[in-house]
Amino acid sequence: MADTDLVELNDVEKTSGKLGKREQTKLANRESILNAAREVFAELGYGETTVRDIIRKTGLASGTFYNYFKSKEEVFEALMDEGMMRIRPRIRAERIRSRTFDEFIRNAYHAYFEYLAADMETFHIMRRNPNALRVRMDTPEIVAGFEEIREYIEEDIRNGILPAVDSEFLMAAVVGIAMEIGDRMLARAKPDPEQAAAFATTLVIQGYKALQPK
Amino acid sequence: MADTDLVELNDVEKTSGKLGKREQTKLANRESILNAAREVFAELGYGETTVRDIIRKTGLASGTFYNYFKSKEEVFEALMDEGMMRIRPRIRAERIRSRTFDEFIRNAYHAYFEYLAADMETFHIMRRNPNALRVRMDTPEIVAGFEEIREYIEEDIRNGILPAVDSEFLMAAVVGIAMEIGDRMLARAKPDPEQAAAFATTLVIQGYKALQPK
Amino acid sequence: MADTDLVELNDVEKTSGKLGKREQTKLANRESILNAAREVFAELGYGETTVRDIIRKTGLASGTFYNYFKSKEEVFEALMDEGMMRIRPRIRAERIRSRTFDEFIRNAYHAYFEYLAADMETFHIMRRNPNALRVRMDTPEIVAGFEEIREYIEEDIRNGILPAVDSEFLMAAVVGIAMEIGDRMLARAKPDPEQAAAFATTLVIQGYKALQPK
Amino acid sequence: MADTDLVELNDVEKTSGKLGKREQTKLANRESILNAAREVFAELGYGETTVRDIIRKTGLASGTFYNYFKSKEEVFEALMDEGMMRIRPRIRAERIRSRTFDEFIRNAYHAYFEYLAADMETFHIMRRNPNALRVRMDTPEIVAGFEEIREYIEEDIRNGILPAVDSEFLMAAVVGIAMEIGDRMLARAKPDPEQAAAFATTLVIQGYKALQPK
DNA sequence: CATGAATGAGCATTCATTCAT
DNA sequence: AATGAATGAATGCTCATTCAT
Repeated sequence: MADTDLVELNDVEKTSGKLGKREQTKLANRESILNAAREVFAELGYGETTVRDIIRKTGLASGTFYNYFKSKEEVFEALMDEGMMRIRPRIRAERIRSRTFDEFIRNAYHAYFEYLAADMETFHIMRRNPNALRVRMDTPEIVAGFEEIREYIEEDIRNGILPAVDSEFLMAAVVGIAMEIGDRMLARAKPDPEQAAAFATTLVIQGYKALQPK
Repeated sequence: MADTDLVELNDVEKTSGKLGKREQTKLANRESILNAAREVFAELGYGETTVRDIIRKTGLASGTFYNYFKSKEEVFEALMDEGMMRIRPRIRAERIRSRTFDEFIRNAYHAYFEYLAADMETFHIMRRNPNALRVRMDTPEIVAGFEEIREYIEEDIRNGILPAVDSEFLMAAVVGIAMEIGDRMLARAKPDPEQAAAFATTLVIQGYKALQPK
Repeated sequence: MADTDLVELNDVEKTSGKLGKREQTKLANRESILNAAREVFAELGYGETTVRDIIRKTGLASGTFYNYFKSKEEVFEALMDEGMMRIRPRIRAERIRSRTFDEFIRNAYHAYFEYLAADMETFHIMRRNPNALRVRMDTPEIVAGFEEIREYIEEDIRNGILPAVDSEFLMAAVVGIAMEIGDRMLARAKPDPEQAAAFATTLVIQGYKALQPK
Repeated sequence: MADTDLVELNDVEKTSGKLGKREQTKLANRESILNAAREVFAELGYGETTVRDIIRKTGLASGTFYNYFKSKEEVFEALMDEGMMRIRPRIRAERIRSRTFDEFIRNAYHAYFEYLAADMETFHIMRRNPNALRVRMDTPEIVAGFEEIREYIEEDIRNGILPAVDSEFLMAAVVGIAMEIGDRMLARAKPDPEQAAAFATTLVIQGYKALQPK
């Protein structure tokens, strides 16, 4: 069992800003389910994973699962959103503090590959499951994450910083490079986010400059 | 005399190159299962697909499936191999007739995106299913296809045509770009392989030139 | 206060020796499956019986079967063991209170045929199913039951009470007589254990005395 | 494959008493199926055996089976009858040439155990399959075989050679001893029919003499 | 709220049997 | 008569989900 460090916390202080026993347990259980799900999805892929696999790993009762999520699909989406919600703000921050597109690409790739190395599992799932139903994978959060990058590109095009290239394709290339290189990086004995970021950055920065306007 | 019974007639036909009715049906059924599988996998993803979904689509009896494939996995692999076996010779051919790396990249992307547009389904599956278990997806044929590209890169590095870059990462980038841009292209109302190939080619060709030797 | 919820009530009951409703149902279901299995095995034989036959007879849902037994084989063995576990202690008791081998044979046959008449079904199965795979039938409990008889024989040989006959064959004869006569007895309108026991006893007691030492 | 020495015999001579090619093949196939069935039943038991198992072993096509037998049950019965048809005449012969009941028992056990050692498989099946459905096992031939022994007993009772014992129980004992001792004999490294027969004979002969008239 | 047994729909697979060749 | 692919009913079993406790 993965996480049995749930429940059994301490006494109540409903007046303070702290959480009561009940609330704490609830959060702990929810987190426990998400952690178990992350591991199982990463191991088996979305389609092959069963709710049973997940609850078995939590040590909770089967019925308890349904107090937190309606279905396997719902946990999966929660997981995807969670991952994206962690990386998006970083990329957005990089966007803000970068003065050129080149700088943004460089900083964003750095942020991404470093995050990837630190939180491998979630991103493995994202990579390997784009599958099943892309539709489902297209969690609002995820679509938004991709679209955000595209918007940055279009913004820079409008500002004359980038040539008027096909922004969707450029975003696709940026993302595709991130994904495949990310996979290979994670497969290596000693993942080196720095190297991966440098590689991807160079490729994109040098590449886009020669692109023909649409 | 006429004691040459039907089975022997079939033998005769076999030597003459023609197929008996039985053999024809068998081939047709096999093809039918593969086609159904292609569609269902594309629609539901590998993990969500059931053998029943596949046979339901063929109209054959459930037992018949097992005369042709031992399991869902086996059909899937047959499909993957088939797809890869169609694209690989084209890419190899491009490699042979190309005199520079740049030319090879350009020609290979052309071949790939054109093929993609013509045989969308199989490649959709390849894109969306790398998932489940990457391991399973790693059909010998597929691994070989990727490795072949990597070998071309290393060959050119040895010949001084390319700087001594990380060949695995470059291959990953080439493949990642192909995949993501391919996906976006297929999602468009009027897929334009020519445009996709031009875009990807420019990106890679301009990009790799600036890469630092390892 | 009344926060002692129902589950804890069950715990309380457990310590008091009583069973909660849940536990009662579980026991009842298990018994129900065993009873159904006993009947079906008796009617169809092991090989011909399907798990579905068994659950159909219980009225439970198909999945419920698997909450109690992993397979048909497992119920079968539970049944065999149960039967043997009922008869063995009786035979052992007879052994203890008998002062001669003759007395033991007489008492044991009495106990056996009486038990047989009272619990026909299980022993019918034992008779008719030894078949299928004798191996499987060779539940530890059953092998032990037979071996126990053989050991009594060898003990008496060592003590000079019996001639040094082939103990395995004598055990086989004792068992074979019990089985076949038992079958015939059960097939009669009014099974008469007393008569069967007298018949078998006479045969064995008179017979073994003339056996040649090995 | 067990028996592929079928077919491909020689030319026709329908005029002679010999069998034509067709007839020979037919007999060979029938025999081949029976042999395969004997082996499979002996290995798996009746219930667990499938028609597929049998035909797989013959090397014939699945459809061919049905030219010879309507079902698994039919082959099984053919096999049982065959076995009984081989042993019955021997026992009947012994009956005829024996002048006393004792002599008959002795000779019959000899014949039986010797036959058993020589044709182990069929009798193993008979022993282990009494199971499935005793009804089905009660092939006319088999019932008749048992009844024949019983009739001999009753005849001797009528002639005052035997006390007026329960003839069914005595037959059951005779048969039970034969079966269980037969099993144990076959399980030994070097089956010794002579020893088994001597053992069984002594037991029965000495035993029945003390039986009380009904 | 947590629990975990009950449920029955659904799945993969095997089987006996048929029938076109 | 032999063949072996097609058939679909039947089997063992798993799963998501519910609900009494």
